Amino acid sequence: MSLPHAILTALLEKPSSGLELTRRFDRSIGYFWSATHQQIYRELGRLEADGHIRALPTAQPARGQRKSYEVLEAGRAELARWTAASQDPKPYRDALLLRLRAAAVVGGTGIEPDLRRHLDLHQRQLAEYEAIEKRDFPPGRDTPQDRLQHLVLRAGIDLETFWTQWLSHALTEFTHLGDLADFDGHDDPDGPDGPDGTM
Amino acid sequence: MSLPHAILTALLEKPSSGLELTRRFDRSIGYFWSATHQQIYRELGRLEADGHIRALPTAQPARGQRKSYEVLEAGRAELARWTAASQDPKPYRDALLLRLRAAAVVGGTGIEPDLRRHLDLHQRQLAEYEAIEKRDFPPGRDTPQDRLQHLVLRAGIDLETFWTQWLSHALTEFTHLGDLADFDGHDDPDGPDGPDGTM
DNA sequence: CGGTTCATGTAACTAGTTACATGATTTT
DNA sequence: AAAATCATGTAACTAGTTACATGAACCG
Repeated sequence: MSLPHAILTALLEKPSSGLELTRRFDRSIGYFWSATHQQIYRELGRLEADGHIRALPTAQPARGQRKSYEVLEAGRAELARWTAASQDPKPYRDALLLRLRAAAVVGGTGIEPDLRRHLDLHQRQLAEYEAIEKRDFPPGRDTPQDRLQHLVLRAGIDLETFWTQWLSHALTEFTHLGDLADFDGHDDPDGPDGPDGTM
Repeated sequence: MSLPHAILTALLEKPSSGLELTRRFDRSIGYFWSATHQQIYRELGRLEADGHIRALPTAQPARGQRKSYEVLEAGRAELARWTAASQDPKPYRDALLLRLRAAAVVGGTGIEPDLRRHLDLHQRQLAEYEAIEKRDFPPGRDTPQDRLQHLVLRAGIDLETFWTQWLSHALTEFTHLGDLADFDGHDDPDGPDGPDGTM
């Protein structure tokens, strides 16, 4: 149940309408908790029904009219509770690693273009994060809020750095593999009871 | 749609029953595509209906009787197709980073114990991966299959390394923050229109 | 023979995704 | 005034999670 809390955080930082939230999710919060506008509108409805947020009274609510929300005290309390509560990390899922493992079994040169594409995407994301760091976190400012937000951004930067490095390494491995003959994974020299191991 | 392909990969490596698959997901494939036994049984049913796998004829199918599956040619073809097909990375979601950002807004010392707990979990996972590397990938063996599987394992190791380092860094930040007075995020000295920035 | 574990499954629910609908505003 | 785009929303679907059910085997 993280989406409502992501929205509460965003609204505390700045009261917004559904569309503004959607845009902010695209370029800020969404970097580590993405959401589509459909999810956001649905969740705004629930948060309002629960008394965690309310529409700012200034704008009248009509279809096609923008409606801004602010967080109520109950919403802030709920967010603080959730932030401090212990949570297990959710099970990890990564399709690209899975595909690579599948490639080891059915033969793998086909992924190479997609590895290249992913490398490019991660490089762009890394560049974006670094630009944000340069712009929003100059050496001077040093409030606790700044420190925490910077910490989060550092996680993003380090993660993207990891992926670009790993993907580069994977691609060089692939060019080496290209040299080796008989790489289609079909004729298993070990037979069906080969070294399955654990990983 | 990755789960069926994760199962096909596992079954190609070694034909298994539902429970065996569940166990293997717990300690191998599940490291990067986790699944519960309920998901696995449901998916085995679908894969069989689609003609991608079949139950080994040896064991009779009765409730409480173990039933092993093997991959049919159609299943292998589907897996090869999926492996080579281009796929967009799925939107990233990380509750811990979100909570840290929330902590910057509502006040944050409450997360610290959970950061410690996560650090411990990641350290254990890292140790497990390193043990697997030592056991399954000694310097000698060097088939393309080995290379690919090792590459996947390296991703796991490097990811866990990143998390342990980042969490350690985050925790030292927190002890520094403890020194600073008035860290509850409630009294925003910038007012509601402070430096929202982009991140 | 009564309780625990093994093995397979069902049912209900929750979160996220995809496709589409509709009124308001702005542009040509 | 027609077309495009803005802003909010609905509906249907898919994947993943949680809770529970049931027969078989095994253990004291």
